[in-house]
Amino acid sequence: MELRDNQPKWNRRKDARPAEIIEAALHVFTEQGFASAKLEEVARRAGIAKGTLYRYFDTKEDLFRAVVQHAIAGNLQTIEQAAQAFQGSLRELVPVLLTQIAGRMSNSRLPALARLVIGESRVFPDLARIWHDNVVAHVLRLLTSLIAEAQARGEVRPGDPTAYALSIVGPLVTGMLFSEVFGVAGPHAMSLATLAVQHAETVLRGMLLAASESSPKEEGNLQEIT
Amino acid sequence: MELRDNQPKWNRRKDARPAEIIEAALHVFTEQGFASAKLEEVARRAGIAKGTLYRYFDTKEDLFRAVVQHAIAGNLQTIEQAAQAFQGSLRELVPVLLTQIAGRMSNSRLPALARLVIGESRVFPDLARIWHDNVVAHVLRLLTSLIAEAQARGEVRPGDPTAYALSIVGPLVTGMLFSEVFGVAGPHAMSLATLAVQHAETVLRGMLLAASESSPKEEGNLQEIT
DNA sequence: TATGTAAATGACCCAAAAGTCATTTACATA
DNA sequence: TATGTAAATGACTTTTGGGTCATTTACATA
Repeated sequence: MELRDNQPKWNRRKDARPAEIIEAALHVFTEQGFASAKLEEVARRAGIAKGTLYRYFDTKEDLFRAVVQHAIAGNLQTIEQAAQAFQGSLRELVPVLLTQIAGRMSNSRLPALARLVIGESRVFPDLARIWHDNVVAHVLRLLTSLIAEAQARGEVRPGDPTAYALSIVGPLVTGMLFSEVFGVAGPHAMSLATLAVQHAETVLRGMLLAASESSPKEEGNLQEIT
Repeated sequence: MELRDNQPKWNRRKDARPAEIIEAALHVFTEQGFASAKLEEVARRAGIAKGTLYRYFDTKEDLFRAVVQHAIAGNLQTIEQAAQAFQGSLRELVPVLLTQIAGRMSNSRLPALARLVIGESRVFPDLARIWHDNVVAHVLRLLTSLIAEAQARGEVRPGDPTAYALSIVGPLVTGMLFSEVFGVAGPHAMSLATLAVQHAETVLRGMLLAASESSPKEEGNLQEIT
């Protein structure tokens, strides 16, 4: 009955494991939530036995934290890069920013992660805080200071810069959440790209002082990010 | 040792129980999430024994569904009432609408419920659907048709009415979620009322065709709702 | 090729909490 | 006041899945 080759039943892959486990756990956690996720399934997805998990993560909680922090770190540098590229007036900045956000939302697991963090934020307030400090506050601070500068230059009407920042990104955040929670099958399955373009126009017209009144000729400059 | 009066150890309250249980469960579920919530604690809060729960709800899941549906039904009639009162142009409507929403968000358990539904929407997609159909789609459909009518009257610029609707409510929804998830202690602890007033101005200026250019004299017209 | 070590396994243990049910007790009715 | 019934109880059972550990086995080293 023993038709086995002398292939090993398993391999020693000490340093490849953590990343693979985190990847598998990201899938399972985003799909089922923290409590419903079974470590048995995480292990299966990672191609290892359950016991092996515990060589790399002490508890289910530890694994969860690692998953969220890893995912945030991944998006963090993207934000940094985008921050560098920020040049020019709000007039040209906002459409590009929103379109990029829309593109990123569509093909990344960031919305799923957001839903996960929101859902677990009562049980893991520290993760909500990390998410806030590294992603939300980061972006908001950047936007807010850009707006304040533009106000100083006389480009933007008086008003609270933070509120303006929410006026800019709020609709996209909401649209992302809706499509994540209610699915694309919902009656309001509106393309985030369309929303981004139209809202950029709308909010800019509302914020800017009547000086730059150039309507955008081209409207298909969203960049897909893999 | 038996110093007891002849007070009954418990009362028969067949029809008062369900509402009390649902109320207690709403607290526990919104505070801990579905999985972490203990029926023992729900029972304690409701002033009954755990076994009694099962005379009114077959499973924990059933109780959870009842909680969400009950809460939605409560908000539903509020929405209906508001829909009736909708008169006049968008110019006067939007500030009132946003201010009312801001007020309602601040002193109701709706944000907590929203977080709960979002968090459990993977495990209970049917509840997400109910929430969507009765709350989100309802409000969005109402707003969208108002916008379309205003466009037909030549008040609002051309564009997708649904996208405009998201431009209007998105920032407040986002602000609500942020304060719910990250707490008021966050560095962006912006008053929803302030956001409502400023964003109403901004988004209206962006949407309306240059005809109604009346800047608001008074700016303190937010109504607190108890 | 022999051998030490540590990566990997999976059967097992056990705590926690959902769910059950025989018993108790309020109270409506006669 | 006696009595039937069903509301309420809480000790008990069951299930589930996180966490453990003695054992197996890959593989680096000599």
